[in-house]
Amino acid sequence: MNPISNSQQDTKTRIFFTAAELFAKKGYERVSIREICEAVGVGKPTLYYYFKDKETLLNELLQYSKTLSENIISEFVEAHDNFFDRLYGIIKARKYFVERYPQFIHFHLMIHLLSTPENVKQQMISDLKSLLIELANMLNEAQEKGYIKPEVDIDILADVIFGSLNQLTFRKIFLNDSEVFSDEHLNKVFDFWKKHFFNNPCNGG
Amino acid sequence: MNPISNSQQDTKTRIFFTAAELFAKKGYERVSIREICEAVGVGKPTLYYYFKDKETLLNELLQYSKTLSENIISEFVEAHDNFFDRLYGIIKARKYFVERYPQFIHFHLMIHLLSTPENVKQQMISDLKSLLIELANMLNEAQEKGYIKPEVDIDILADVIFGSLNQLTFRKIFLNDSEVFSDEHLNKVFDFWKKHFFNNPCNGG
Amino acid sequence: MNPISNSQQDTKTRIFFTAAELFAKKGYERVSIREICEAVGVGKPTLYYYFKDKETLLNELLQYSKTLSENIISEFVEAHDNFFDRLYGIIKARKYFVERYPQFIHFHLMIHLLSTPENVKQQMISDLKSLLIELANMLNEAQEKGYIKPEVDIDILADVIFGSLNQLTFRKIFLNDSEVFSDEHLNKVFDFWKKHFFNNPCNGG
Amino acid sequence: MNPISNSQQDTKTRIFFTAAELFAKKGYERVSIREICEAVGVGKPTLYYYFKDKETLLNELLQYSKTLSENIISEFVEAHDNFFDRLYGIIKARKYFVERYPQFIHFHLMIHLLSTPENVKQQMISDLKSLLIELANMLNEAQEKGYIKPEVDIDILADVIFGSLNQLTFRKIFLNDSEVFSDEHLNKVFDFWKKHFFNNPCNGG
DNA sequence: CATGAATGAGCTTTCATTCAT
DNA sequence: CATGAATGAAAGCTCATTCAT
Repeated sequence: MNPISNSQQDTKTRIFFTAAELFAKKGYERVSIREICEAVGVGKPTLYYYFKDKETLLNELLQYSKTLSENIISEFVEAHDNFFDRLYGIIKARKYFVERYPQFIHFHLMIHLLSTPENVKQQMISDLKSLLIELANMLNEAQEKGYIKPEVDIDILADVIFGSLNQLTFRKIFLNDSEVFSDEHLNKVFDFWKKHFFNNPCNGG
Repeated sequence: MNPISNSQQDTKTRIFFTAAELFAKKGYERVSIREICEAVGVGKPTLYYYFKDKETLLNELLQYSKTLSENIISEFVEAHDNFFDRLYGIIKARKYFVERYPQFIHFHLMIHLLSTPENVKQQMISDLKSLLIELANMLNEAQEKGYIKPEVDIDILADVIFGSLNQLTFRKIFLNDSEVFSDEHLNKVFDFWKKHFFNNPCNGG
Repeated sequence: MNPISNSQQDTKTRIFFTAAELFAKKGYERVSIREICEAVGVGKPTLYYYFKDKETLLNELLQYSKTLSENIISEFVEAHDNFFDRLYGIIKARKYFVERYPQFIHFHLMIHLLSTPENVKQQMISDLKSLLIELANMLNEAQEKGYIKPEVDIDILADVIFGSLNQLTFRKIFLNDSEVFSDEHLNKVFDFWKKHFFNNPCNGG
Repeated sequence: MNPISNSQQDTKTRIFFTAAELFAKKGYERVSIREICEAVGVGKPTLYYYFKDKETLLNELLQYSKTLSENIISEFVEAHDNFFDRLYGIIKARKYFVERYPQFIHFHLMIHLLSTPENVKQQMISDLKSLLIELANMLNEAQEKGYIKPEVDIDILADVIFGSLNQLTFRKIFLNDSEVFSDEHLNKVFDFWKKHFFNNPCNGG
């Protein structure tokens, strides 16, 4: 906080973010410690002073990305009571995350693709599953309140919603379709969801 | 097949599939040439006799996977005339591919994550886009024939359908949700699509 | 000893003895400064405050071991007048040293094996030689007094006596023959010496 | 053997002996792989082609030195039947070894001093012990045949003989006393042994 | 077609050491 | 007297690749 004395914090943080960027750009394996250090402007032992080894650096990065996404979700989704607001919050949260931290989308995928330590991989899987479950819970509540017809299979609906969001993300990140996260397009998607999946019980219908 | 040229073909094929397996299991970067050669039981120069370098090996693997998926789609989708049969064919094709060649799902993603040569990456992107476009074309035709209400945005529908399919794939491959590609569950998904996105114009709709 | 200056003295002494132990256990080269510091519980600069560098630490250790062994010899040998008492004192001194400071046996050998600064090595050599010479002097005196037959070559006798003592030491330290320094066995050795190398002029024999 | 095709053998052998020399001169730890390679004139991977790692190189060196010393002993000692010839053979064998392979004396000591893998260390210890036992057996036989008085403790005698030999070795190798292995001096030592420890039963004495 | 031998460049990691505080 | 942070140099080792045969 003190702009004078935070030079120590600075170094760790700078390593942290530089590594994140490089990993996202080139893949974990293809980024060497030397490369990170040169980009940060420190010697290799300095990096090892802060991080036990390369894997620890990766793990801390992942932990950080998880915290980030949790914070964003709590801000955009959990702050709302109304079902549609929460649903729209999910879209907004994703937009925010994708535009702000595109590197971390890479991480989440890399974890599964690269030979990551099994425990880290399992952690990621359970995190992802609990996200899906949270969405399903939200939809279940909505179904009880009449937003969703009783005969609809909530698990499949959750997959469809999550899947279409991921599809947008994929197009943005990997296919470079820049406009898929424009407010205009997201509103269209949200309208599509509302029209095809939901009623508005307040409107009697 | 030709029993005479077998032994030579054999070696290349064995290298080919062994590498595919190792790449899928450990990631491209983490598999060394030595490792492949030891698994196959040949010397390193032998591998270099068949493949110019490691990247060429990867490229040939990708080319192979593309051909595979094209063949599967033509078999499962293009063989049908009726819209719903074709749509269900897409599901069946994906099921077939996921269950038969799970390694290649990894490849397709790796291409985007690892520092692949730009031309290869662009090739993959254009392949993917043309797949999406084909789906959109199919849906457009269906809309003209009355399967889809005129006011529906076809691009978004395509994303939702593709996205939910990818979501199943992701759950199967990375989250180990083994039953998502059971016939029963796929039928549920297909019913969900039919109920929420389509009419049957023949039935007076 | 001075209770006031204790804490400062303490740290240096603790570094000193911890290093001695680690060097003896793992060899000079295989012990890192970090290792010593962690074992002592101080930061690296603290060690460098007390010792200019790693080699200085080693040198001080050696100086200390030399002083130790000199003190022990003066206590066990030079305190006696009678030849046999002095000879037996040599055995007792060795026993005391081996059992009390086994690490320092390692040091003395390491000096010769590892690339020690030449001056240190020379110092060690001259120390050792003067030890041998002292023994020879003692034997010479004994010969004059009739303890040893006139025709015996004193240098060779000194080697044999010193050598058999070193052999015991070697077996104890490196071969883990624990009983070679038992009083019983040492007495047998002393008897062997007396019977094979010496007369007792007082007994007229 | 074929001077043309032994270039491959050559490289391994050259690494082998260069490493031996460097280890003896500077100690195992202080010699780097790069150093060995530069001295041999090959790249590092070449060394690793022949030796799995640095420790394997050390182990093979030790195995080699053991074979050497066994061959020498069998040549100088076991070739003789007569006790005194065998005993003198021990001296000659030591002389031969010390003068021909002084490096390997260092090795034998280093094994105990440096943090060598425990199994290697144990191997050395058992090798040494069996050497001592062989000497004791020889002396026991000699005692039965009347070369040694019945009341003499053979184990102690073995220690004294071995110890005086080691003392000579030590003086030669570490104290640079060049003349201790001259034939003249060795004969004096042998005479000392004969006079103080043995009878000649043939002479009735 | 396949092999043993070799290479240059690079890897992750640790060393002994020193700065400013 | 002690600390956290940083450094240049070097360690052991492995990589993808290529000779000659």
